[in-house]
Amino acid sequence: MGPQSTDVEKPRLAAAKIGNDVGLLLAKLHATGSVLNNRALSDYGLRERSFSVLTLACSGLEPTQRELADFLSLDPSQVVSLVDDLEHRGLVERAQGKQDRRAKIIVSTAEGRRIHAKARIALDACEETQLARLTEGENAELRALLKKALWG
Amino acid sequence: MGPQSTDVEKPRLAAAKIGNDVGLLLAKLHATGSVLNNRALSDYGLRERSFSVLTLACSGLEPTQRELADFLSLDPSQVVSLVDDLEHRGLVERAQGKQDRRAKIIVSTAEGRRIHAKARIALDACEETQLARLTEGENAELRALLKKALWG
DNA sequence: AAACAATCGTTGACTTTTTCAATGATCCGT
DNA sequence: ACGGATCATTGAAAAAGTCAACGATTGTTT
Repeated sequence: MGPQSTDVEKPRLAAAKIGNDVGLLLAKLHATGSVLNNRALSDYGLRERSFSVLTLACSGLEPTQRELADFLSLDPSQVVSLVDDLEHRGLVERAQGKQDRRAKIIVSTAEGRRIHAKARIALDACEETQLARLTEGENAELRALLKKALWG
Repeated sequence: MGPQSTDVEKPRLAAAKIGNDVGLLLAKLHATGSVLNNRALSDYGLRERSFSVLTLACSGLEPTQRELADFLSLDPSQVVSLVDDLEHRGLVERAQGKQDRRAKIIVSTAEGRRIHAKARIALDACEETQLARLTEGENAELRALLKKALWG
């Protein structure tokens, strides 16, 4: 994710027309957030992605690996690695699919839920830091717009 | 960038609490946009990043490579590669820094500006596609919020 | 019901990207 | 003028992403 510089002041180049590019804005905000998130999650042996997998495993939605891959925009083989890691550490388990026996459902263990709860708190603090320049309302508005852009 | 699936319907997993994570929302929207952008830019031999560099070279701001690295959240060595490529194709040139002779200023050539103008049009079409679910006002609001979150 | 194509998770190879330390040239503060 | 810092660059190492193939299973077609 490039150099870990959590920008603190508006750079000169932000004046360029490219400063309006949605792609660039998304990349930049995502990059700065990732640095914060991964730093905070490292206390729990997690990274952004393994945390996402763990969260969904804890959600009660009983996601299959395929669903995780689609939802997280990952290659199925990457999900294998992430789940392998979490499983070896006893945070999640692979369960056989109910209607489809090819699929594996990822469910959390009690320990997984314990870790997740703690990590979630740390993560929320990161988001607050990342969006510190926005008001409460703007924060909610941003999330709503992102969700609408993705899913309508 | 994972699999190139431009999500078309709301996935089941979006219901999870993680569907509110700013980090995940940014990653997903950025991922889907990147697929579109890179596909469109390939017609001009560009990718998202080389396009960003080219855009800033065309901006008149006379950015140094260090500024490009900071602004684009890249390692300086990655900027070297990007500029090398653009320079070999005659789209930009390295000029000696004015106050600082260590620095190299990246400026566009006439050909670079020609290519950039075309690519920009294609890119704008991509953004429109990417944010098709938003109204004109929401689109502007999203950009404003992203910029505010980054630079206040 | 038998054959067929498609999908799921997994593996392994391959490419690309990222990260990092080292270097020469240049700048800045003392 | 000296010493420490910064710039662009190189090259090596680590991480992430891409992709094709496979066995097992599913759904579909005949």
